[in-house]
Amino acid sequence: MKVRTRFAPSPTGYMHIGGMRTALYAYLFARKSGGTFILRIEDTDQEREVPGALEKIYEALNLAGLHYDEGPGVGGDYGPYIQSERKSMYTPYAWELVEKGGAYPCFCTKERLDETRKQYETRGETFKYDKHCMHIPLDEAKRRIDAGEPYVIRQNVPTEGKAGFDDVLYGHIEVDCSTLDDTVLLKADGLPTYNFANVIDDHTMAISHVMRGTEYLSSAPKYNLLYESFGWEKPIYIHLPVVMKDQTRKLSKRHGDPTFEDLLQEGYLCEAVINFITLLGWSPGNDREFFTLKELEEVFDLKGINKAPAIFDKDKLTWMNSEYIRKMPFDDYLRMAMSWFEKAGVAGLDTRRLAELMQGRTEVFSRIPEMVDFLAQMPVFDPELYTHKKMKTDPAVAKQALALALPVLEAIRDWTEPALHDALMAAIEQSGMKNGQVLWPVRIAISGRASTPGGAIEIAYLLGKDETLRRMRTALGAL
RNA sequence: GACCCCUUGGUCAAGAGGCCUAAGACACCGCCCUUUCACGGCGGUAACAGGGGUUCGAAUCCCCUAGGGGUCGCCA
Repeated sequence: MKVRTRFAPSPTGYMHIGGMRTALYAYLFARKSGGTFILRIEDTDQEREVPGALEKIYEALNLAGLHYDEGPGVGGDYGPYIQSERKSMYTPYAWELVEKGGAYPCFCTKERLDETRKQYETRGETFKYDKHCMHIPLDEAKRRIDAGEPYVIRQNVPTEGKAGFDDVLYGHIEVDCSTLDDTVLLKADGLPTYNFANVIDDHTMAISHVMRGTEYLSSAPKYNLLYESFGWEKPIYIHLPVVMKDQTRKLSKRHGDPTFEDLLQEGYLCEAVINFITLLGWSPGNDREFFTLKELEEVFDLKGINKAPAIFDKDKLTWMNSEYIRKMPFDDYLRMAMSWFEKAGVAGLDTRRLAELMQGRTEVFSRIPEMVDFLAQMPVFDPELYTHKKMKTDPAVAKQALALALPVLEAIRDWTEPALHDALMAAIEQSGMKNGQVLWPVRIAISGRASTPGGAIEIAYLLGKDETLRRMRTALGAL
């Protein structure tokens, strides 16, 4: 069978993590099977149009490297790939279904439905459309439609019997038809609902494997009823578990959780995010954790997908991101870090050296400024920072240490790390103090931070002679 | 509420009846290395939701309970 998968987002203005993962799995499965990956835009809700939303989808997919074989912009034999541009296709199918008995026109107003829905609710019952309009003779219905009366087309679900479908992950799922509602297929505005457009498009686009979130699991039996009414071959279903924020809530932009774009902006590497998201709910079956997209295209297997929802663990993403940063070519790191150096006001220093010191310590790019801003401006700090048990220092020792180091530094002409190192070490050895007893206080005195991207010598080098001495004198004066 | 689905450490997750006195990773803790912090190395804490079956044997199969999730729109 020729594998054809699709990613069918609706343009909301951003790409959420769960959506990206669905896209990823559909893409990987297609690639692994030598099949075709298709992008289809589901924009049949004209009230929810978001300007620029389409571009966001293209951009995210493109950044992630999920290039689609068919879709908006690239074309294909099954276009158009934007549902609003397929508008005229759905109505004939809807009427075909009416002819075949799988659907019927309905004239009930929204108001009447809302009213009855409310009544059901107060009685504590689940609302189900009462098939009121199903009993209208077809020719009468057509007359009313021709007369301009607004109408929708509803699916005609059997009142008894079972409806079911097969899912690759979840197996056979079956429900009583009596629990199913006659949902709207074609809206009064002439556009199809998701339920209908999906079936029509998946069929007319020859989609072989439908991969989507488990939120569609409970409506899948109705889709199959539709396929049966049409007499069409059903696709293979693969429902994917949702991505959660914690045990009880799913990841959602509305609750402040990051979208794919947010993560990139925060300074997460695209490759790291993709790698991480793939492993969120899928396992290669062994220990391996690092994969490029290309590698995933080779090893991806539906069998590794987990049925339970997965919780998005940002700490682990951060760890993975730092691993990716560590492995990236130095020049790439330097280029990316530069804008953050600028933000921190340290672009005037030896940024190449700074980057060397920082690459192994950067977990997320957005955290760079807080790690280096002390280079631009000496922070005020608690003298207690001078105290370090293992280094055997405290403010009193620090005073001695700074007094020792200051003249040594003042005498250095050639302000390089080796020169700083040699001069300082020689002086320390002569004084009989321990390395840490001098170097720790010096580092604190010129950085004001317990943790810095380098030791005293590196920091002094980066600051330059004048600034280092200025900070040393100020610190000594304060003791 | 009804229907459907899910359930291995805090998190991701291996495990498809004996190889499980249950991998690996993140996080956490300790030690080592080190002029700080990190990196790295070594070690540690920590799980088969509960109860019944089936079986010589169950994390793995069945049932029940509990917990969690999803759906119930002219949204997708």
